[in-house]
Amino acid sequence: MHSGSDTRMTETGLAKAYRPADVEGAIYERWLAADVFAPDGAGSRADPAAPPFVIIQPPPNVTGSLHLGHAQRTAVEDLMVRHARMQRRPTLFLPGLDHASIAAQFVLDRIIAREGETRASLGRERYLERMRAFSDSTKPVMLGQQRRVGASADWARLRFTMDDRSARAVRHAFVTLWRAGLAYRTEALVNWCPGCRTSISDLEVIATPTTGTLWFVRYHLIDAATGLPDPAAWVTVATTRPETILGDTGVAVHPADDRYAALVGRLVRIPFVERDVPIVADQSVDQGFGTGAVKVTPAHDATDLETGRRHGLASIDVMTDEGAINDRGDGYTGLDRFAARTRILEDLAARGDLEGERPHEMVLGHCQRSDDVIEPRLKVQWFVRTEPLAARALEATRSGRTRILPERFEKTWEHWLTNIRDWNVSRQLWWGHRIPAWYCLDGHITVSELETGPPACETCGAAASKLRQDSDIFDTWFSSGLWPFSTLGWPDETDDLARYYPGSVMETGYDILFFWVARMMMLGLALTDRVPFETVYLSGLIRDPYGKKMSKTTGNVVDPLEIIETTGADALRFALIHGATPGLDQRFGEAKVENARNFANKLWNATRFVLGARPASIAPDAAREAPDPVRLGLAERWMRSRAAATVAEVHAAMAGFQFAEGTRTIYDAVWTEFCDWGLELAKPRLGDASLSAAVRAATWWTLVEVLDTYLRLLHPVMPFVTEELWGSLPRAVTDPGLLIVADWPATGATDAGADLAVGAVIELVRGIRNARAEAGLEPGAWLPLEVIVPVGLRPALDALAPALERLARARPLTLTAGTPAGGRAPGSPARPGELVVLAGELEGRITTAREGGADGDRPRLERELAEAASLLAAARTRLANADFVARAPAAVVEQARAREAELAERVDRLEARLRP
RNA sequence: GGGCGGUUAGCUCAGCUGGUCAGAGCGCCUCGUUUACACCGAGGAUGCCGGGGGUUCGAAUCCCUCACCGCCCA
Repeated sequence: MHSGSDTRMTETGLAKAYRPADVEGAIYERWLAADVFAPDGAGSRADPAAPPFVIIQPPPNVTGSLHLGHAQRTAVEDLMVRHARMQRRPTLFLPGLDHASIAAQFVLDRIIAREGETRASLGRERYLERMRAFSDSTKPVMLGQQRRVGASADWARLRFTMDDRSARAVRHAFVTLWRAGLAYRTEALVNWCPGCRTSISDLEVIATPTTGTLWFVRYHLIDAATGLPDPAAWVTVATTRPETILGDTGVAVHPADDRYAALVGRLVRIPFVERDVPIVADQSVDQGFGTGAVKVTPAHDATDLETGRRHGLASIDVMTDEGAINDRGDGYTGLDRFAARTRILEDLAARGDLEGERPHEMVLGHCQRSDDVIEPRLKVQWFVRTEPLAARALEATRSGRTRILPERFEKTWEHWLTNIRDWNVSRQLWWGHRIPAWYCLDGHITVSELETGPPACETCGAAASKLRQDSDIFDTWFSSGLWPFSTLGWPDETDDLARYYPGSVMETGYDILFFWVARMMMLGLALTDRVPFETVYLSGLIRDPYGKKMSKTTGNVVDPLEIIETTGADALRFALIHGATPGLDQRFGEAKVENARNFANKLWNATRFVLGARPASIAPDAAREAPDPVRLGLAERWMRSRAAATVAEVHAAMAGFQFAEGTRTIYDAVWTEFCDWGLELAKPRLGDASLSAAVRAATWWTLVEVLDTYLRLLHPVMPFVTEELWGSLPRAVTDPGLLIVADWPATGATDAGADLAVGAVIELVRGIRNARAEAGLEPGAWLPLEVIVPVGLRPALDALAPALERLARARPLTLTAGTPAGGRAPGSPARPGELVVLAGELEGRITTAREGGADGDRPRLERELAEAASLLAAARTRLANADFVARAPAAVVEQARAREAELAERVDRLEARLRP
């Protein structure tokens, strides 16, 4: 790989093979030095009158290094950004990092655990110090990774969700919501994760279908006379969580349930805690569940809380934050919830009150982060009222002010936002924005925007010194929800906010549509009264070659840097973009990157050839010239025509967010058209001394122009190699010094005449190569070729003869008029040893040296005849259908007729040729 | 239980608003060192486009239905 021949510079100044590692770093430095990333940078060529293009980058978590998914996001975002920049729109790509409170604490907890420390042993201040040090150590790593991928972000505007300006935005947002009645503090059941020791939002609870156990427990009825439990009379309740018995404050039955009608109003005694609680009748009870009588634990179950409230039952929390039984659980205090469950079951059995058990299918909530079983617990916490916010978010997408791509996600969006519940934003964590709410001794709430807190209680005027700030922090997604505008200076009316808000595109994974996109939309509308972005573009996830999700525990995570170092950032970007279908996951493997690397190398070598083929009449440092139109040959016209068509297709693809499709279009144009045919057609002209210097110059300038166009088109996908190569091409005086700020190609006209003529020659060459290969002729041998040409194509064939000669290895080459008047008629009998090739309107005759060569050619021609005949039959059947002719569009029928004629002629000629 | 997606060549996948759409990459077979590239070039093979119905002059493409795989929400 690092052999001498690879690194040897040729006269063109380019090495024989592209070595990304040699150029990527330097190119990135040049971009930085030129100050072209920022919309208002010194090197920007943005047109101030053009509409700005803005992507606020989804901030990756500071928890560690970036993975392939991040690389893909960055690649797609950067693609859009570079495209817009080349269109001279003021383009802002604002980078950032997220503090990710729960994820970060999860990671840090494990790190300090190895040192024998815990959150508690360090304490809040020292723990936060550790966290700041930790994030300070990961930040540069992550930013470095983004640069290596080639992100053309405005680093001067880099933001962190925990920086001072974000903190201020968070406080202002919360005060605003509070004043508007959109934030409130209340006691409610929250999802409690004993492992993380915090509440989490509904979204962070993973519902897992589980086979649990339903236990049947006897609660003895209280004898009204004695006030004591009756050993012989009981109600049997069914439960999947026996440990919550300790918190039971009632038993509920359905009002229409005859079995229990007589018992309603009676008391039962809860075992162990020896509490007497009433039997109540409640509509919510499912008579078919268990025995039809259910225990009511308002502090640990959502349904029970409602039931309890309706009947005035007490709520007794029997658990600690760590998930153990607290001091309300007589005799079980200190036991972990699962240990307590076992003990309670044993004890129930011992006292004869465990009636039975059976397997039970149920859905259990697990913590997304720690996988612990979630415990519903009654807590006083802050909530955001989502209903009015969701309504506005829905209106925004319904009216099209923001559109979601792919469109089908709007359905999921609708469903979630219409069934949304209030958002619990309190987290009992340390790393994050502390809730700016203060409480006086009387329990009055004062919410303040001031960093130092309110001067006094808003309600009773209690002095600041008597106020206590809420110890909780906000859910990370609360600060993330402000990201589209907090990054631009909000709540201040900054120039950036005025100019770059709302953003153009929010690119992110479909997996955080609710977590993040919905929150940004809700908060954006509530706080800025505008949608935060025009388009939501949802990417799929990157999976391993076997379709598995990449994760550290599975060990199938790929470090983007590894790929960049071995095959280059461009190859990585190309592979990621080329393989991405919006909203669909993609499997990612080495083969894809290799193909992309090969493509970069192809581009490199094509450029190397072009540079090396510069005619002597053009000085090495000559300024760029447009090819002289009057000296263009068909090959040149064809290349320009194909480039124009490619530009149009890529424009369309970009407009429709079809980045993979656009990338494939360029790939084919460069490799299959420009390299395989364009350069080959140009070679004989460049080296033909009989042509004038002006003609050869026109050919060369054409190559430069077309290559230039393709480099521009490809730049958003493969920024490094295109920048490097573009810099080696002669530059027009109007061009900037760097491709990154050069103009995006404009559409041009295609050239039907050139397309037809060159297309015909290509088809003929292919046919000849095929025939030669099938006949087993030596590939390198020069053989005489006669081409029978219809009058219309004659000038084109005359012009392309040198190329045809070279590509078909034909010598001598003679052109014969395709009419009986001159030369041989098409389809006339072959001479001995002749191979006949039919290609559209052209017919080639290859003279082979061997005896009986014509017979050897028979099987191929017979196969071709059979094929053509069958296609012809199909075409005729179609045209014979009166309905088709009557109802299909005229153009389609016309096309079908032309095809029929073409096939008929081909069949005639093949038959004539085969006739003995 | 509700919703969404996938099912196209051996593998990974394109195919956007129905009419040369049956494609690409990798892999495979046969050749090849013609002055850009072996990270290459030339040629080749392989597909009841998941099954079944329907709409239409015409369906891989639209509708219904079934099957299997996956995701999301309850």
